[in-house]
Order: sequence, then structure tokens, then C-alpha cells
Amino acid sequence: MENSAFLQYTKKYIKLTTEEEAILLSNVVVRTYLKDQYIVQQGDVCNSSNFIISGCTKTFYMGADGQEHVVMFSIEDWWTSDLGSFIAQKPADFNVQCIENTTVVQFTYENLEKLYTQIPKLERLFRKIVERAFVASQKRVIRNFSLTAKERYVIFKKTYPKIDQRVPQYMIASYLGITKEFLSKIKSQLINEQ
Amino acid sequence: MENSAFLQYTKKYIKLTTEEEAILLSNVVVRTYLKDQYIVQQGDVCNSSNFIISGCTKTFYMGADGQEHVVMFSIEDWWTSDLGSFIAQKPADFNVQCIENTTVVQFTYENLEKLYTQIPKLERLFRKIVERAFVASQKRVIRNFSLTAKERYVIFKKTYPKIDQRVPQYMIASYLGITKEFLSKIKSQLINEQ
DNA sequence: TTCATTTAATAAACTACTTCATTTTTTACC
DNA sequence: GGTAAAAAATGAAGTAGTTTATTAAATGAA
Repeated sequence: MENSAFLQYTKKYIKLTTEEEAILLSNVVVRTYLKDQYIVQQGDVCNSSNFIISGCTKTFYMGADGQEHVVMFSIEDWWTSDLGSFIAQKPADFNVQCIENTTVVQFTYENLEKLYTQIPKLERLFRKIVERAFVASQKRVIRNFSLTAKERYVIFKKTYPKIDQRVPQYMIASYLGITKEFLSKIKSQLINEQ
Repeated sequence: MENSAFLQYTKKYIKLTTEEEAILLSNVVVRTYLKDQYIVQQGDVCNSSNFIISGCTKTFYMGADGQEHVVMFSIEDWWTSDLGSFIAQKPADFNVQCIENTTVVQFTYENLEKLYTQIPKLERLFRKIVERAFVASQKRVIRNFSLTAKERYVIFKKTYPKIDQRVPQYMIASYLGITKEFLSKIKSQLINEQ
């Protein structure tokens, strides 16, 4: 069952009764997107919070300059959404696009709000999830300031070896905040150093 | 009462009964720190989450290079802590230092955990607070990538005029991720442009 | 297998930002 | 109010990362 990975994940944060699990599952949809399809589109109100069962997405936005800026990648056991758009129900700043065929457990805004009242424990679950996401985001701000692009790339490779292998290099460059040409240069430097 | 600003703030997110308000207040301490004092020290476990009643703090960390990197400033009606340290009860990555005399409503880790069980609604309050903080942090990552230092400074000034006036320039430079010399240059450019 | 398209590599010229060194201005305190 | 110390301004030389242009390699569809 695709759901089992998701229930397994929730157990790391909260304990649910069998009944609660049933309510939870009856309010989500398991959905599969094809490679290149969009889960969220910049400008639309983001109506879903998505737990990834399998696959890989990139969250990015189109700058005024027409350049794509990758905010994050998401793989199995992670979440993806435009949270700012989702919680305020305002137009999304970001796109979420699948870069592989991707299966998600999907919460709509309405269902999640309903679930919060039916199973208050879920407030705790999502509080904890967002706390961790915030901490990770703050650490990224720091890394971007205090490290060179080369150092950031080395850390990225160590931290997310799976993503490094699965994602085209020009997207990783965008995620690191550098040009693809410069990442290419960094890679050749790293090879020559050994 | 110093508490009233805090209760006022909570009302934006959740409704508490008089009794719940009393429980909440009996589990916090109002505390005043002097200018330059530390609320959190890098390496120590951060034991408090702090709502600022008055004053101003900077959150920063000391890089391996001995350089101070400012992560954020916090003023009235904001929170300050090292959340990563607080939630995991692990040594803090950051320092939180007062740059003015600062009065806070302070939650200890133990009291907050207790409060979550006594008043489950607080899970919702803190979920929402952290959601917003995460969204802000993510937007900052984006700005740092897609904008020049000059653009970032102009936005900073517009968004946080109070902070711009109250905080020394070299700290703002650090927050923006640039040197104080370069910020000085940017300021003179902005003046000449008018 | 071939051809078209996307991705990656390389290199030269350029720019945003840093570093270092000096001077000026502001702040604070006896 | 005078003086030391901290903060800000200025300028010259250097570097990390960009831009633009070209070539090479990988991918995918017919």
C-alpha cells in the first residue's frame, strides 16, 4: 500500500489510534504525476500539501529576468508545496514540478483544516514538521553566506547524494545559487585536486 | 502589564479562555536583559523561546574564520531563540544577544512541553508562528540568490525601517551577507542617485 | 543508426563584491 | 567639554563568480 510509508512517517512524531489513522487516510488522496508535470503553479493558489511516496520534485520560481531559481528538491519521505501560498490561500510564488514520475499523498487545504479539528494531534505533527523545515532553511541561509560555492557544492553532495545523482547539473547550480558554467568549473577543479 | 502585548499577540492566532490565559501566564517568566547580554549562547543548549515585549536582539554565529554572521534581528512582537537547539535540546549553533535593553516573555522547554499537553490549542499557535517564520526564511534564501546586494538593502530598509534605524550599519551588512565597506559604498551610491 | 535536442565543458572578458589600508565621523564616558 | 574608542566613509588592488560564445558529449526519438 502506498499509504504505509506515510503512516510509518507519522509514527516518528505522533501516535495515532487505528480509528484516527482511518480518518486521516480517508481525507487524503494518493496521486501520481508524470515527469515534467506541475503540482503547483506560480500565480495559482496552492491547494495541496504533498508527502512524497516516490519520485522527485523541484520547487523553483521564475525571476523577473526570466531565470529559473531552484528553491529546493524533494524526494521520498519529504514534503512539497508552496507553504506560504497554502497557509494564506494566496497566489503561489513558486512552481513545484516533477523531475521524475512522482507519487504523493496529497492533503487539500480544506481537508487539512477539517483534519486539524477532527484529530488535534495533527497540529503537533505539522508543528514539528515545520519546525524542522524552518531550522533547515535557516541553516541554508547561513551556509550561503559563510561558504564559497565550492564548499556548498561539496556539502550538498555529501548531504544529498541521491539528489546529486538524479538531478541535472544545471538545476543543482541553480539550487546552489551559481551559474551552470561555474558549477562545471568547480567540478573540474574537484577532479584535478585528487 | 508587560504580558498584555503577548496575550494580544496570541489572539491573532487562537482564542483562549480566561482560565487558559491564566495557565499560560503562570508558565512564563517576564525577564529583562541589558544591552549586550546574551539570551542564548552558541554551544549551550538553548532552553528558552522568547517573545519580545520591547528591545532588539541579534541572532548570529561565529564562523570558523572568527567572523560574526548575523542571521536575524528581532524586535517587539517577534520571537527569538535558537529553535534548532530548543526543539532538539542540543547545543546551539547561534548566539542571541541584546543590542538594546530587552524585555521578553520567556518559555522554558519544560514549561512549553507541559503547556502543550495542558492547552493543546497552543500547538496550533506555534504551528502557525513557525509556518510564517519558515515562509519568511525561504523567501530570504530566494532574495539572496536573485537580487544584488543593493537591491537587498533597499528591500531591507523598506521592510524593516525600524531595524535599519536602530541597528549599527556593520551588523546590517553582516545580515545582508556583505562587508561593511561594501554597504557603505552602496549607501553613497543610493545618495548620489537622487 | 542517425539526426535533433538537451546537457555539460571550456575559455576569455567582465562585474559584483572583498580585502586591506587610511581618514573622517560619531558615540560614549571621565 | 575633551578625549579615547567605536563606527562609518573612501579608495586601490584583488578575487569569486558571471556572461558570452564555442565545442563536445549525452540523451532520446524516428
